[in-house]
Amino acid sequence: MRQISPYISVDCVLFGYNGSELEVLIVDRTLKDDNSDELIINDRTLTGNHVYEDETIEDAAYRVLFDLTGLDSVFLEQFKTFANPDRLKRPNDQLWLQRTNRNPDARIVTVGFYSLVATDKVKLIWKGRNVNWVPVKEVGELAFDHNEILQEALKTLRLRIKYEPITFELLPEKFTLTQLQNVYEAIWGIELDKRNFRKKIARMKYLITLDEKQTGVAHKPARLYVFSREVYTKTKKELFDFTI
Amino acid sequence: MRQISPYISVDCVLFGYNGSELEVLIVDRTLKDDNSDELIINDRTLTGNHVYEDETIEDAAYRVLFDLTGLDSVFLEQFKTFANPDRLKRPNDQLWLQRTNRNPDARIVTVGFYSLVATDKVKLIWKGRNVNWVPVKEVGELAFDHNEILQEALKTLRLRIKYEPITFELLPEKFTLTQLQNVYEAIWGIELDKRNFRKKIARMKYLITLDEKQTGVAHKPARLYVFSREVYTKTKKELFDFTI
DNA sequence: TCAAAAGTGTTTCAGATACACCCATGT
DNA sequence: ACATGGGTGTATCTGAAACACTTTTGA
Repeated sequence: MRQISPYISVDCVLFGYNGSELEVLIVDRTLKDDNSDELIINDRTLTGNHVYEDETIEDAAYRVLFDLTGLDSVFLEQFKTFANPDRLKRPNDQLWLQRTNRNPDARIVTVGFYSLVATDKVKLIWKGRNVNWVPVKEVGELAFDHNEILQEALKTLRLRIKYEPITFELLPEKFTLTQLQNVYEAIWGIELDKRNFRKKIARMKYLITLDEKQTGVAHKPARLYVFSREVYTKTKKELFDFTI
Repeated sequence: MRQISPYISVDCVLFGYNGSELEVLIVDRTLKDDNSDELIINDRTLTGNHVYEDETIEDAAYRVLFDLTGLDSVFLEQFKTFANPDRLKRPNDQLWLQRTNRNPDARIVTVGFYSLVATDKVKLIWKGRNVNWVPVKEVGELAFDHNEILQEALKTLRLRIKYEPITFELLPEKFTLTQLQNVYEAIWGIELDKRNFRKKIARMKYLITLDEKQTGVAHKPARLYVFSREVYTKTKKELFDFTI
């Protein structure tokens, strides 16, 4: 029996893209009163879990994602660690810890990871809990310190896509340039000029044009593209270009 | 008596700048054999410490730095967490943990912070251990996983100075443009063109030109500048400019 | 034939790059 | 007087921004 670390957890901010908005995976947290069957907790959290004593935190995060999505090669990156001694001290959180057989007084350090998947790749099941994609803009109050974790993940994502071609992770394997542009727009919450966007994209050698086109759309079908990690790895500059 | 968390530590990568090279603070780790007085451990580490149970990790990192430097308002930023189950399992590290009354089998998660100070501001004392500034290029093998921690800190620093005016933290309050340029060069390990550097700097409103000049130098004395955090905060763009 | 998104080129402006000489000071 | 680093301007190129029309498909 693998030993669980009572002090270390990971939380995964799983971002998805549904074709128009940036979404995040949110799970419902409900608890019924033993006698009355009344809901005494009914709120929402990100996904996370404790880490096994002999497991790296990266593996733990992959495990959470695999349990959740069945996917085993998603993009995953650590972004920040949350360890405030009060982070689990709100009444509902204390109650939840008690009822799930954990020590509510323990100080749990959680390492935040964020992940990117195409929303439609994911079938949602997680430990019998109700799991939903929620547009980032519509996420209300979350349990624990999960609103803070989400905001930090978003901040990291917004910065990271400036340097690294990871936006593809939010799209199907074959995608159109408009879809790609929409991903940037959804993450940054701004609009980009189509022609300028395409000029910039044209410089990225790792975006491979396919001989295929969209089908079944009621307008001129768009060309499809794929991301070539191989070309990217070969051509990427040493870390980034140095200009102050 | 404050309770120490046996599972959470912070490690601080304290960067300094000596006028020509980027340096990092390194402490000697020595252990004598009880009988023979022979050194059985004689290697080097970064600075770090355990966290108190009621203390935030940021406060713990500030505490480490304060103990080390007497400075209480240094730049400090969390950059990554290291939690590999094997990270403290090398023989010297196991021995060290035993001799310093810690459980060598415990899994210790360490949160990495990096800090920036002007080297000459710091008087070096730390728990009776020998502390030295070492040029980053000349740091040899370190104990624990500290080489990895240092490399990650450096990577973060190299990226961060592209977005945020934190290079000033490595200089005296009043500095010359050449010193500032040298800081960028030292961190990135490249050379920059003097005239182009100054043109770029001229656009940064938060760099205030003083009416003072260098004294005691055997050449045309340079003008002195200060960084104005106030102007920076007022004029900085929302997070960063959005271009893909 | 209409609605919808795809796809495309030019002009203007800002910033990046490359490059060489005179100036003020201490010794 | 000389050695040392300070300080400055211009020309060229590359990328960013602004902007409108034709094309292809399904309904």
